[in-house]
Amino acid sequence: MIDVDQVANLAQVSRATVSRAFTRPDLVNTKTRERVLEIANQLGYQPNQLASALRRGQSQSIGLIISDVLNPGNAMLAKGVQDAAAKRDYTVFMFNTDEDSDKERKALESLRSHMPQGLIIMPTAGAQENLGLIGNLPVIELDRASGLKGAHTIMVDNIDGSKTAVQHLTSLGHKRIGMIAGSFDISTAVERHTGYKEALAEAGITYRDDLVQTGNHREDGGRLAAHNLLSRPEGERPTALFVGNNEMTIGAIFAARDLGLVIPADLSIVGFDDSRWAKLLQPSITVVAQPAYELAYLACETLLDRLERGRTQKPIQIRLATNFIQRFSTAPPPIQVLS
Amino acid sequence: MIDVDQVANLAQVSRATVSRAFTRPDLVNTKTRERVLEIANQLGYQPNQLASALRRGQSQSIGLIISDVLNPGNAMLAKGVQDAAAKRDYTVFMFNTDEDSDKERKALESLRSHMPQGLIIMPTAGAQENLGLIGNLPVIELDRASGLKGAHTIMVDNIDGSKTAVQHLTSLGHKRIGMIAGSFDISTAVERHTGYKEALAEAGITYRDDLVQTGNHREDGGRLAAHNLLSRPEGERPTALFVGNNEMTIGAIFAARDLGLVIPADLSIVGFDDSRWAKLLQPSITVVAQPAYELAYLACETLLDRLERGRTQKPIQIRLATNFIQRFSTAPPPIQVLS
DNA sequence: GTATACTCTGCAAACGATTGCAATACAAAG
DNA sequence: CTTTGTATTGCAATCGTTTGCAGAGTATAC
Repeated sequence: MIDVDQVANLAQVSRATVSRAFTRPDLVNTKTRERVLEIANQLGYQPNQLASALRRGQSQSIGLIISDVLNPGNAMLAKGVQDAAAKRDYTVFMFNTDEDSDKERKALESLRSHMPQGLIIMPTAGAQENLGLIGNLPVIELDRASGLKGAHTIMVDNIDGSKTAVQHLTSLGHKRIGMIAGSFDISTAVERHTGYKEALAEAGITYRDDLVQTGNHREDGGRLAAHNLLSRPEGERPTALFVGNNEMTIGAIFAARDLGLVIPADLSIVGFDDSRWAKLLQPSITVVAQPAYELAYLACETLLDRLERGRTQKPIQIRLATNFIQRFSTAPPPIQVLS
Repeated sequence: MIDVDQVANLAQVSRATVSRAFTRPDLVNTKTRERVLEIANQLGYQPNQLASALRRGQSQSIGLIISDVLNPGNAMLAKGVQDAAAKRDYTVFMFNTDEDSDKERKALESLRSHMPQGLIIMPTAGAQENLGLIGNLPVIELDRASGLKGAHTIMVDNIDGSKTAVQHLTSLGHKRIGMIAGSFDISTAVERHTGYKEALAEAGITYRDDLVQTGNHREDGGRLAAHNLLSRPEGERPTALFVGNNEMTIGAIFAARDLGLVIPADLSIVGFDDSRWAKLLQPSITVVAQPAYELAYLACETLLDRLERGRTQKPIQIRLATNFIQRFSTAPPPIQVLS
């Protein structure tokens, strides 16, 4: 690989001048600068980021830790961060935790040694501890909160989103509305559950613990939870289901099919997170959509601003609104034979 | 951040010894080594990858360039590569090209300055040129071939996969089988088209150019192409469609719905690439599934082996078999009223 | 002509690790 | 006692940049 000295020699200047031609162009005479850049270009010279980062203490890279790229919502987050980073010439180190705290810790260790300038993380349940590892690196928590005091967070308004979803169900006349929630050590799961409770309260429906199941955020968890709720006798079975994330919604749909329930005639379903299949299914699924790309893009921009313009005083805490999309998986509850 | 010298001081040894305790443990006395590691651990010392990489000329990282993480197939590739890399303590720099040669070039430039030790790439149409930029970095082409002579490639057997798919259709009795192919400057598109032609030939069906449309690999392209093929009069319209990738398959399904065609009664569809929604749709879609995760995992392992065990002589060229999954989107052609 | 300011450039010391070479200590062999 | 070998450690150069400081050159003001 070709280095500063080679350019310097050919351009008949010192390597300092070459370096400055790139990093502080205003400090070098126009003619010299042009000559240097011309030659650098001919030679295909590009400053070595490693050396540069080492010397300046800035690596021009950030870390991104998400749960699982295979989840389309997460993939969207990844894309948003990457696009925002690329636009400002930052590189992204991406890691997946699969919701496993251990993997998260390893990712953080691995990341640390690469000296990123900041971190965007979708924290696992164990993040409070793990985040201690990385010292005082600027961090933005994306999509959920680890619970660390003073953390910077960029999330959606989960409570409001859930509330809207459940209000939609109550306004259709549903009384027995089940919820499949995520694990309660994740902030979003708690918030979405709160929204659910609030909407019920507003509609004058008594909250029933037995209509809430927690799942593992994956398809199998959703399916199992839905089976539990839906296999009750007809008069006891929920007539609507609010599901806390996209993967579990798939599980719930499979469960409904297993039990021969027709959506939306026998069962209404609202999911959290929009996705490809939600639009494509027949009936298409009513969902609370999250502006995932915008969320991630914004998170990255915010982080980079903070890096470049200096630390902010107060913690940044942004909430973006969700978007309720009504499709065809919801309808009034089936007419009940009075018992 | 804490460095070698601090550890060295506390451990009463030179920094060389500390370094060796980590990198060449056999060269340092057991007692000293233990003391050093103990202290390093207490201090939370971790060698600075940047400095280490600069000195040794090995960054312990690789590049990954894919088309678009939002495509679940690509996300799977990303996961496979990342998992394999993580297992061997390599870090991955990931970039998306969105099939845009310019973005690919930028990604390569950006990557180059980070001195990765190798690259796994899903090449765009302009890759032949772009790859010139990165000198003689070990590269593995994933999923498709750029066409560079002597390149290392790890792909699926597209011809065979397509052939099986189309044979399935011919054996059901279809005679007018349309294909929505990808852009022919991408190797996979060409190969899948070849498989299609071969299967037709074997079945004694004359290949007709007008039954083949090329799309842009995205949903809208697939929809448009399918519209063109399906809006012909009934006796002229293909009774089956073979679609070259997952996104375009979605488009084709929408087009069929637009035109009021019932799958599989009026139209059989086989797609390339399995996906969430293919399983979930009713009817579920018959597909040629690719072992994307395995493909990517293997690519990464192969690359790392090559890095560690030295360059190989011959180009590596691996083909993995596809997996034909018959579901419910295919059936015999509708009975035609003779004209 | 001298003082002052300003522009441009180069020297050389960092950044934090790794590693060839040499030095030391000690044991074994002659 | 000398020689040879082995195990362990330290010195100092090195990777490719960046940057504080100082020097050289030129212009402007007095």
